[in-house]
Amino acid sequence: MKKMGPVPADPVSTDQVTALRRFNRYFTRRIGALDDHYLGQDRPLGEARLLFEIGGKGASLRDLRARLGLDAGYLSRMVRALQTQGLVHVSVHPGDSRLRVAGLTAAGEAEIREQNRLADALAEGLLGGLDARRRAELTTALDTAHRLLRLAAITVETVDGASPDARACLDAYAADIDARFPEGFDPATLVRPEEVSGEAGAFLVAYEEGRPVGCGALRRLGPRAGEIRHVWVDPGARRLGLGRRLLDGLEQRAVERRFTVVRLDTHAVLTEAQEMYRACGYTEIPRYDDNVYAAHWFEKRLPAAR
Amino acid sequence: MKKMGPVPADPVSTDQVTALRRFNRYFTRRIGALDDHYLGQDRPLGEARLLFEIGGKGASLRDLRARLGLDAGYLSRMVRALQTQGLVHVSVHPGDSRLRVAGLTAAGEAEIREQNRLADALAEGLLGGLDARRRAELTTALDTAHRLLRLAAITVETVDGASPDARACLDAYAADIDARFPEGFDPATLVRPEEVSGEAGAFLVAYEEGRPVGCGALRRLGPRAGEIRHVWVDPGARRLGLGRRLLDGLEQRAVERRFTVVRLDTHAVLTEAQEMYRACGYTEIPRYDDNVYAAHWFEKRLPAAR
DNA sequence: CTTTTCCTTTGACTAAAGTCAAGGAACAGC
DNA sequence: GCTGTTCCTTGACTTTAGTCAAAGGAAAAG
Repeated sequence: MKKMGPVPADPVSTDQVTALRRFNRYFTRRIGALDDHYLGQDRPLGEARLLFEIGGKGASLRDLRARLGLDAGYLSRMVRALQTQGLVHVSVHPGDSRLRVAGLTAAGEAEIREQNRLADALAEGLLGGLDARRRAELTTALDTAHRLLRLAAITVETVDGASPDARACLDAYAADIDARFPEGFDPATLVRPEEVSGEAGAFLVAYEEGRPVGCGALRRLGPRAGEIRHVWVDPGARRLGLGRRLLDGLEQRAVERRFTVVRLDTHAVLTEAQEMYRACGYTEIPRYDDNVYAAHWFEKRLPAAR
Repeated sequence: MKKMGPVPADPVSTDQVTALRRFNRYFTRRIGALDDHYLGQDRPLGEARLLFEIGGKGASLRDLRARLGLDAGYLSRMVRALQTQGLVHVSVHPGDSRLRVAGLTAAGEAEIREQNRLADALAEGLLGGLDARRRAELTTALDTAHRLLRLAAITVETVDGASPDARACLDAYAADIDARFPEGFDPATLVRPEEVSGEAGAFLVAYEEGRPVGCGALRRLGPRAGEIRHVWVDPGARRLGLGRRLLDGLEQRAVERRFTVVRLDTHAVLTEAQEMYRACGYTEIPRYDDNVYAAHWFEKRLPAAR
């Protein structure tokens, strides 16, 4: 086999940087500004944002502080202001009486509805300037941009298999497939943390704005063989190409461990996953394990470590 | 000929509104915020924006006030602040000594350069999260969105042919084609205002954010025939589909005047224009006028007024 | 049953952003 | 040359946004 050349350089072209900045400038000035100014109405922006963030479901002050990045004192006062305006009500958290939960009153909900109506009208007016074909084109372009910007912001990191983020992902994964497998899923068959740490394997978590939204595990099957397991992507982060990123990351970790091959299995119902594996260079092989949930087995030969 | 049905309704779907709002929310939060916060550095945002707006070419305080929408007093003080920091210099306008013109000092320019460097680095970091293929896809999507958002914001209005905006467009048009025609162009052959007003004809100007960026004239050729002339789009607003919008608008005005046909001519070098006319349903006809600049003549039959 | 940590409130600030009105200099139209 | 308008500056505010530290009640850790 021919030795591969160095990985081709992948520099960001200045044209692309310019395009992003140009768009950014235009968009924030024309659209963002509109939104904020018109929507704020006669309410200070901070309050409007807070009201919006509390939203229909309500939220604890602690969450609001984290989400909006506000100072505790500042938030406390703003909530009080909204409260005296009759827009929110505040109560003690049932489980932990240190926390306070804010929720919208009827008046607060009416205000949110009105804000939404205004924003919709604004967006509609903007879109109304285009004919149906162009409008569809714009919508597609915005969706594509949204998807790719999100993907660009997601980072994949190696974490300890016992870390809370890893466990959270595995729990979500287990719940997810328990719902999808006709026979359910027994969480006891998940990898153990020691299987995916150090030289034995690896555990990857994908983070979007600090929140774990995907994971994947690599464990040793033999001296030169690894197994990829539990590749999972949060429903809210699907169709971004994240599964592929996780798979790539796991293969890279496998190469680092001098594995020459990685295998994996999938359940019969996970057809999209099977398609992804095929598209990523995996070929179907005979059963190699006794996983009761598996119906298809794949493997991929890996290049040697550089 | 079969009578045409009513123009199909062209409502904006809620999905499209949602997509725009979703993108807007995501983008302003993730990208816009980044930009502003990081770029402001240790300088208040107002000052940073002002510095940027003054830019390389400098600007009068009056312009700055209009562009940034600031109070006169507020601006005056901010400029003074930048001046004492050695970032801008202020001088009296040569033509009108009521006006003051602000320009960047060397230090001011250095700061702008640094801001640009930071913004570029930020954009580059963001794009770096994607592979080359996806990056190209994102760039295309952003360009498309930018183009369509601009187009959506452009309004086409009927104005008096003698108005300053109309004259400005015609002057720009004349200068434009004077440069493109090998034999030059004599502005005396432009339409006269009385030819394009009232029942005789119409003059349309396209506005982008208040600035005229395109025009088109319709004048009467005979009892049932009109002529379209001077369809022009500012170089900065080309490739948006604006020419077509102007043409549509002029045809609509022609229908309102019960013209059954519109004609137009074009110069040999204006090949894109010829293509547009063909694409819009115009067919080439023999010479119908004695315009010395014309090499191709077109016409289009119009539907009856509703 | 302490000690520590967490969550919120309150008081006391500051900086930024913006508003309003008075007034002076310069210009434009008559 | 007079009058009204435009452009800028200045003084005197207000609101918004945010910071910091002290303190108290509640939960978690030891």
